[in-house]
Amino acid sequence: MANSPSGDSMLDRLVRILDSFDANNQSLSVSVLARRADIPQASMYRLLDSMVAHDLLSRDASGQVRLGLRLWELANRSATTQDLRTAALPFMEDINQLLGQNTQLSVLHQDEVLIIERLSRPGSVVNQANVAGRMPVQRTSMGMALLAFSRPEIIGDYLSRHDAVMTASHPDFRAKMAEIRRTGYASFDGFIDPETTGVAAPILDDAGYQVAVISVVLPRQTRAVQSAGLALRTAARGISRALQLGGTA
Amino acid sequence: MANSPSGDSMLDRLVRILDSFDANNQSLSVSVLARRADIPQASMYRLLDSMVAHDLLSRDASGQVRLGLRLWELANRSATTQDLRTAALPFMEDINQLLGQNTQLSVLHQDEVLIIERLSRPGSVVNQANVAGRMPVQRTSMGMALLAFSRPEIIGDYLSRHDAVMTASHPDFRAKMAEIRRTGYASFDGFIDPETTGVAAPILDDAGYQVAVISVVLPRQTRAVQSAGLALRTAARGISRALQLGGTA
DNA sequence: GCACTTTTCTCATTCAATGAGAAGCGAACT
DNA sequence: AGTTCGCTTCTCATTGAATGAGAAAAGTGC
Repeated sequence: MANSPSGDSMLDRLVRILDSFDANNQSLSVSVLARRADIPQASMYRLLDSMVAHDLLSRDASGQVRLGLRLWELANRSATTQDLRTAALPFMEDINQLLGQNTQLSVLHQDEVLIIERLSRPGSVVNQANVAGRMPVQRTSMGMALLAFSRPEIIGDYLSRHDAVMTASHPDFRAKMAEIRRTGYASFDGFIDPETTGVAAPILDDAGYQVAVISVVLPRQTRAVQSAGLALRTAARGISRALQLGGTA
Repeated sequence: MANSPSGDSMLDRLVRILDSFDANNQSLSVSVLARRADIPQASMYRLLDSMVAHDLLSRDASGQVRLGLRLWELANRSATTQDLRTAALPFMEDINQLLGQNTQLSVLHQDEVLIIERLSRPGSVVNQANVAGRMPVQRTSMGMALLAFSRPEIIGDYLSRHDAVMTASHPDFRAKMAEIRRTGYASFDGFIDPETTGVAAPILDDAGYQVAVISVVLPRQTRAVQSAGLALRTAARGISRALQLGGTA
């Protein structure tokens, strides 16, 4: 970066700025944003002005900064996630209605679970998934299902980076993977919340590997889990077909 | 831009690259992208590499470029649209089920209708709205409802830029605006498709101005329009309440 | 092998972008 | 009114991230 000791590129800075916002920090003051993004104040104001001019960020009357609608538009207009969401939404609605619980659609992204869509349900159990939020692979049923139905190279790569944490959570990791593949879904108790059980089934491509998972979080009950697993697998097949991937779970 | 005759900033270029993708061009070759974004080939490759490194773009084995998941994540994680979607989704589902037609959630953005969400319905009438797509204000019921319930300054600003096209579509513009405000919804025949009727009702803030509209596209029938209008207004009130805006349509 | 496209690299050049610090502004307090 | 503080804008000398033409390398199809 010209005349800057930091060596940042413009792109580095831009990403850091966008990364400064999250579900708990939807709007930020300029000084907080500068601090979070590690950008000197004077530079921050300048960069902010040009980002606002492009509507990548917006600023309200009180000076608070938020993401701009144009950014949202550009990022969603041709997003791969859009095709996935469009195909999955009707099935998710079915699950949402039939099981009466929050329903998620997730993918494996940069070694974490990325929530693509979430249908909420009044009265359902507590669920900490947020759209565009991340959760750990080894501590969610979604994550374990995503991993179990991934290509061997992907599993290998993931483990090369996360073997210790995975083994700490799952000393019987290999057996667990095999069981998930056998039953066709993943189900774990008390991961995120001790009173809940997550159930997740993979949406498969025509080679039998996952492209996403559909999941619910249930009150902790043994009997409902198997029927939820079956319903999720059924929905997953429908989604797969709608995506024209020819997957068979 | 250093050593470039174009005078572009990095940000200009970045936005042009993202703007090169749309619903009909979800993936592009590098040379097509360079052409659409008006960036010299050598620069395009370099910029692409750094955008891929940040996962703002991704590249498949055949060299095709798409938007990256990280971009989607950053843009959606704290988006204002997310709150709106979350509040509106249950009501949209109700409308979707009860009226049996595609349902949209839209906002007024840069003098156009921006579709925030769309629930589809098998067997429903043709509908050209895409999520994160744009449609013209003067040729959609959504647009007319958005305008009718906007603050006077916004209406004035819009007209200062679009008076001719609005008058061409609606010689009786003022009367139309008054009628939409009186009935509480907008309904127009044959705008996008001669065989359909759009019906749109505003989601209002506590000052009585729109923050979004919820709409459906119906087969062309006079009787269904009034009941659809009422259902949409009912849904809109629920959404407004869920957003805690205290709106009363 | 040849022709064409795609991709990577070189290199002299450059200007968009930098940040410290000053100046301006507004709000809150005494 | 004066002072303090935080926010915002401006100045200015500086600079290195970024440039693109064109060459070279690599890949693809006939």
